[in-house]
Amino acid sequence: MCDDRPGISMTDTQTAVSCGNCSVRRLCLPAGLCQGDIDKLEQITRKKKIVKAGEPLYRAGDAFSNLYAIRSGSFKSAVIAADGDTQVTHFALPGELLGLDAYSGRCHPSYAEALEDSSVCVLPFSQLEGLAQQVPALQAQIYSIFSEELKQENNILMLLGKRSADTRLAALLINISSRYARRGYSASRFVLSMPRTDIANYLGLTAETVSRLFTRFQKEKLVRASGREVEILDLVSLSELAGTHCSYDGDN
Amino acid sequence: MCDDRPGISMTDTQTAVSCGNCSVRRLCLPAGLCQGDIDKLEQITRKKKIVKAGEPLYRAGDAFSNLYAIRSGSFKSAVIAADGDTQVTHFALPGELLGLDAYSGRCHPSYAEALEDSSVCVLPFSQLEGLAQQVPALQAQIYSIFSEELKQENNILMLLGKRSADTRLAALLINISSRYARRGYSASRFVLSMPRTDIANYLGLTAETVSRLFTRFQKEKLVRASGREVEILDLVSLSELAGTHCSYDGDN
DNA sequence: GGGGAAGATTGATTTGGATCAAGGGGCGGC
DNA sequence: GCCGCCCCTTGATCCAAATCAATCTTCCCC
Repeated sequence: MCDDRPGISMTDTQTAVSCGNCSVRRLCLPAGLCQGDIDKLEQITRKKKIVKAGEPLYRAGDAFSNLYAIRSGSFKSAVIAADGDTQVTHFALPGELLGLDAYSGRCHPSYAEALEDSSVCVLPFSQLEGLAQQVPALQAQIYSIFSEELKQENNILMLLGKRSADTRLAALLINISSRYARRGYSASRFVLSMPRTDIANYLGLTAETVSRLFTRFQKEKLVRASGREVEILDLVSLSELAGTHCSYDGDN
Repeated sequence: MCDDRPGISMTDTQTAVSCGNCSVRRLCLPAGLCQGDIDKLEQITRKKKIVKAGEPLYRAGDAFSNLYAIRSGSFKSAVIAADGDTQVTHFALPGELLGLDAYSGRCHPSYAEALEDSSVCVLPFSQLEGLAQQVPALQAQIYSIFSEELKQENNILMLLGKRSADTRLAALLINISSRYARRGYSASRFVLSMPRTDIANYLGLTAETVSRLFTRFQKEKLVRASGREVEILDLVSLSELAGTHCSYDGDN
């Protein structure tokens, strides 16, 4: 029952203290590693950090020393322009890594903020780098995560550059749905952990437009939405609208 | 004199056959490597490839086995949606790497096409991977390139999500100008190797809008443009318009 | 449990850039 | 050297989403 509510932490801080029994190990760095390698990885991922809803994990300009693997909760990351304007670039779920864009330049070019009470593993990058040098499978996994991230970004560019407002929102809903599904949650019912303004910002729209789209999608019986709770009623039509076959959703 | 025309190949196929004396080594994989390591890198980058203007370097769906380092010329890369719609995601100049988004999935999710007659180094990724395992500095350089790429993409997201048409074009001009400057060419006069339609597609606009903006920028004495030749007349105002202080241009 | 603030919805109006349409110019191929 | 195609430019009109404005709702804090 509680498993149907992905907006709520799926593991508390007491459980899953090691990679070996972490509930998101299939989606995180350990994916594809043998037990022996996972044990080594575990040596450097001992430190955990709790971040309360609305608090920053890191800020733009902070020195880069760690990557962060999300254990529970969710985050948004965003870049800030010289004029203070902000663009949400990413919503991150358990098993995903934050801070990859900070390696070159040794300082975080974006910030990350918890959307709900969350917990992360702290990965000191210098140690991770050293370990990857000895463990080719980990190396490959790091490349894979970087590469996957680039692929995703390209699909978001398509969304922002070419797609209408309704297609953008449909694509986001399908994307989040499939990411929750991968984590063992319901693909059809979930709680969006971010406010409408963040969704709008991410999609290059305004909160008003997003709100109107939710209303319209409900009239068209595509979804049922009550505040941040969402139920997808017609996955086929919504996917069609999103143009999801090889685009945004990808193989998530 | 010829140096002022970066749209034209800066090295022909006969010269610069090794990383050690390649004119873009400061911008490419060898950056930060000692001579011994560059020699090792050279062993696996022997193969060159010529790509004529308009021809593909690789297509979406092609199996991934190589990265490509641009020696001369330029490329666009783009993703194609299920409905055939295309989004240009990147313009690539000498010293830059193509194909990074193909590692995960082992197949190219985007395609790359030469904008002018171009030449690339073929980097078999399995060999590069093996070498990086032995050479930490190369490893670091690969991370750095991935990370830099992610950072750039975030800035383009800001452009497409939040910026007006004139700001987008100004940002692109400033960005290309600074990239040419890094390569030793004039920052104020250059030849755009891509047609207006590609610029428009990349910026999430139409060719008509881009054309009108060039006209307006000329009236406002920001640039002088004749077809694909561009001269930046007022870098300060253009940068202001682009909002370039920590955003798109970054530290390029 | 009540007050307040932030977030969400809905409506009216405006507008930036798309779309539709019609030339004009440069360059590669023959 | 000329033809034809592609690319670019310019103009007129339209429309999707922004903006402006006014509630309504939720839930957090006291």
